[in-house]
Amino acid sequence: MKKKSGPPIRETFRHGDLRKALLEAGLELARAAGPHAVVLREATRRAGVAPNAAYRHFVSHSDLLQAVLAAALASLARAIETEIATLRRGKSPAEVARARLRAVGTGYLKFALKEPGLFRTAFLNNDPVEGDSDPANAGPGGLDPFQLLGAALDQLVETGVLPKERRSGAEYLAWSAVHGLAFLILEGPLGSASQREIDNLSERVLRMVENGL
Amino acid sequence: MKKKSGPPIRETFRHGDLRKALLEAGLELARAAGPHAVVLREATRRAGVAPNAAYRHFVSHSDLLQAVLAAALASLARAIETEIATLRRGKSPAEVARARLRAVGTGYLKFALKEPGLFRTAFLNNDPVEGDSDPANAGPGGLDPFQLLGAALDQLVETGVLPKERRSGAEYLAWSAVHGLAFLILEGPLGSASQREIDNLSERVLRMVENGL
DNA sequence: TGTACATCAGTGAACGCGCGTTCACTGATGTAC
DNA sequence: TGTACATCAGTGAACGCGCGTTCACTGATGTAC
Repeated sequence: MKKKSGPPIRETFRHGDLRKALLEAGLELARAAGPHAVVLREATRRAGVAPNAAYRHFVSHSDLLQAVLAAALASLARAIETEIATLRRGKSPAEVARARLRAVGTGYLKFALKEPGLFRTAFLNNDPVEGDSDPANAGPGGLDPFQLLGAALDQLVETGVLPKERRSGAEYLAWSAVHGLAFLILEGPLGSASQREIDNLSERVLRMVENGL
Repeated sequence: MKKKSGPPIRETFRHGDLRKALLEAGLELARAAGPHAVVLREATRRAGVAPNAAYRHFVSHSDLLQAVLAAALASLARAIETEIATLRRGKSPAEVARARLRAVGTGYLKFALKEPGLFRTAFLNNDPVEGDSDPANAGPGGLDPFQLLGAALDQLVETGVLPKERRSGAEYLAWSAVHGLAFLILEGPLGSASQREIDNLSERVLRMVENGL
């Protein structure tokens, strides 16, 4: 795979890992300007390759886009896992469970604010998330964002914080509130809100979820 | 403006009201397939006119799109007003105020489900909604959707249901939850949910807002 | 009431653009002997 | 260890497409006299 020869523009005739390079270029494009910016020709340009070379690795433009989307979802899952990992231990199980649900929400919101392009890309999908659990959408822990939320809710039930009969569909209540806030900030009227205002509203939305579930 | 002459393709050389025709064609396109489908050339085609004729009435494609967006927002405002208008009277002022907030949410969700293309178009905007109050965004009552929500919340404060100190920013909490649910249904994992499930979740989201505010 | 004229809404043709995709190809690579 | 060869990742050129936009124009209209 390596060559000792020197400075010709590319080390080998073959690219090495063009699929990965195209995927990463696609992710950069999505990161910078959202899903509509994921342009096949631009990805090949960034990879230093002819446009049609992409067809050795992706069936079509939309195939590339789906791969970028899955990577964006996995990236969101990673952000949530990171937030969960910062939690301190030692409290009561119920408190731990509460804190965990909160961390899922916080991680979600932080990711939306920090990576708006990827965030938008992750939710291009019209597919049901319910049972599919494509590992490409998962973070290092093996769960996708939806499953991370579900696990946090399960823990709330186990520790007696959330009555069993309210568990069903609770994902969607929590997700609605948090996603809605992310939307209002990214695309809506809260676009020009200050960080303080955003923090304040995030706090209140998370509290609303806790109280309202 | 009228001619008595018969069957030549167009009655007059001039169109009559091309601006309106283009706007309505744009709305149809948005209704059918969302904001990205609002294509200037297609709008002129539907109006039976050469592509460049549009430039007598709109500065550019994005000027047309903005006009469509404003009309979509006004349409949403109208849907909310309609929902408010169905409310019965005779209850206590506090109950009326509660019912009104609920009607804002219900109208919002109904519109999102019934007119997904227009709904998506209405929220293309990155502009702050805060103080602008463009009358083009308003319904027949003269209020845009954001103002309708604000008025409902004000009434909750006046009737003593919502403590004054929680009024500030309450728009965003309510809006987050309801918009998030609309999103999950339109673009997310709830796309394949049944009407019953949707009604059930809508009910629970609205209750979460009431309890959580 | 009739005529001359300025206006300006819509025409017809063309532009450059970047896109996704297809075609026949080439030549570095890894493998079989 | 050396040579012949099949593979297949990437090349170079080209396609058709629909888009937004610009240009010089034309002729129905409403207005001034």
